[in-house]
Amino acid sequence: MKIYNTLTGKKEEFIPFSKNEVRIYACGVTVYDYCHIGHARSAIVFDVMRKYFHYKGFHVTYVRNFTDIDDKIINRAQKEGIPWDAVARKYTDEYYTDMDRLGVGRADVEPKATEHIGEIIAIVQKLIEKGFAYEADGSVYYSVDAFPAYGKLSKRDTDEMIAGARIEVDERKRNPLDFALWKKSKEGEPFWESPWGEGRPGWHIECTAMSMKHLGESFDIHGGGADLLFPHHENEIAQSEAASGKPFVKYWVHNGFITIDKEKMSKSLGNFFTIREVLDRFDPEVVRFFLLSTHYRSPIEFSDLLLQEAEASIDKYYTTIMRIQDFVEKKTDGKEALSKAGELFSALLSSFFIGNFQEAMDDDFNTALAIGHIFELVRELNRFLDSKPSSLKDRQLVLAAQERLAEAGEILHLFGRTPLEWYASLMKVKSIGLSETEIHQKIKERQDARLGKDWQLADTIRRELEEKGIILEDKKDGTAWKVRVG
RNA sequence: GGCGGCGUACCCAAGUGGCUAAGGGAGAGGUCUGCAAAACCUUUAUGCAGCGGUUCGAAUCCGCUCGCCGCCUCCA
Repeated sequence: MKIYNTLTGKKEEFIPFSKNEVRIYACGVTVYDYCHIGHARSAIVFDVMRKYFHYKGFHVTYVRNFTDIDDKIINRAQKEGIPWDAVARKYTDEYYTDMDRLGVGRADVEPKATEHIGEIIAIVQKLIEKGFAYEADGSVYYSVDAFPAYGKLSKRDTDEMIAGARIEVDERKRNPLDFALWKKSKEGEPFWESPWGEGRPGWHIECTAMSMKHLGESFDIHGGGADLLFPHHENEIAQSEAASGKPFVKYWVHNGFITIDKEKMSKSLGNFFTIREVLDRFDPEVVRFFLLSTHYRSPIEFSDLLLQEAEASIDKYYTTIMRIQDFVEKKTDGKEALSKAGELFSALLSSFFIGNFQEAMDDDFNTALAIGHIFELVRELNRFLDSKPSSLKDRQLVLAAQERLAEAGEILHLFGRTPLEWYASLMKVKSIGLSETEIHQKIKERQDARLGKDWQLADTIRRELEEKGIILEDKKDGTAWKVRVG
């Protein structure tokens, strides 16, 4: 497998610290508000990575944290007039609600900053002892000058950064780039006792403390959004390697942003959509598919049009699954041999999964290409079904193809439902003003008209349904319905 | 200003040295159908922002130019 490593700027062969085992830490969220679609991207990308490692036979330990104490949480609490920890609890719950809907699995360990205060204090002390940190007026700062490699991840030169001005002036810092490991608490703020008085942890130190505790001093993969690269991950390296004297992380992995009108989606610009807002209008699988249909490092432009295209793609998939179901219900002609078309398709199928899907995923988790291969197989499968296969072997072949598709879908956590479930969900999302019973009633009426060759009435009924978002498909042995997409 | 990235058809998007430049959406024509829908077939980039260069050979490497974006402050 190859993974792009931000640290080296290259795609590298993945070689874990210990064989067949991969330890991953992904930066989660600060729980002070609802998650937006950018959080969803990050969560889904790492969810797929961990699933794929698992599929490849690795023993995976996946850690994803919650930052549950921070300035933004305190501010939010003041604004809402509730305790800070109630804010953290509330938005942690909401995080799970959103992520569950998107099919993002739980991490193996989901540590919280406030549950690791003891570990954090111990590391800060160690950093002071080793001369990498200093106390000033009840706070503790990391001394960037003490760590010569500072800037190696974000490829920055400390002198240039200082010249770059936009750094807040703080008299207590020895170097403007120094950052807080421990912050003295102000009146009325939450605090924990420490050797330096009452205070709370700085932002970066929690990830050092929690990753070390749950994954060890050195581990394989550390990930997060590209905006965490600096200063967060740079600071984590400085803290962790200074404290342990060992390399911190082997592969740094960063996902790209979601943009709106080409601009990064962000809270401060106000150009963001929360996950729940999007899920009011689109099925969760559509969102997941959309986010995986571009490579994880590239930016994704977010728009309704693109979401609709994703919806159409998924619909194409489930339409094919319906065809398979229809086909399997039919009796075979009892013949053993594979048809001519079956032989061709069989050859394609045997090379599909190993040859294509895995190859795509092995290459830096190229889900976009992997999905492309899925649709190649879908087309070939449809073509085979068009050839009217009928033997026992043909039928087995179709079922084998369906299994392959399901296996690929499982890794991406897509295509896991039945067509009926898909359409039921679409009916909700699109607020179709008809029940299934009503639809069946209309189909029955139309069927009667068709038997009497009353094409006008039949077409009127079909048009009525279509206006309400239901499309009909006449087949030899009945009429199927589906929800119009796009 | 420093660092990094991007620019592939009407739209989205893979491909980063060598077969006919994946896949999805949209459009056009066709097969099928009572008509549709779905599916399939054909079709829409002799060319991958532009200009030079390296090479037997480049969308893919190098240089320059243009355009867009990100990070350098909290941020997935």
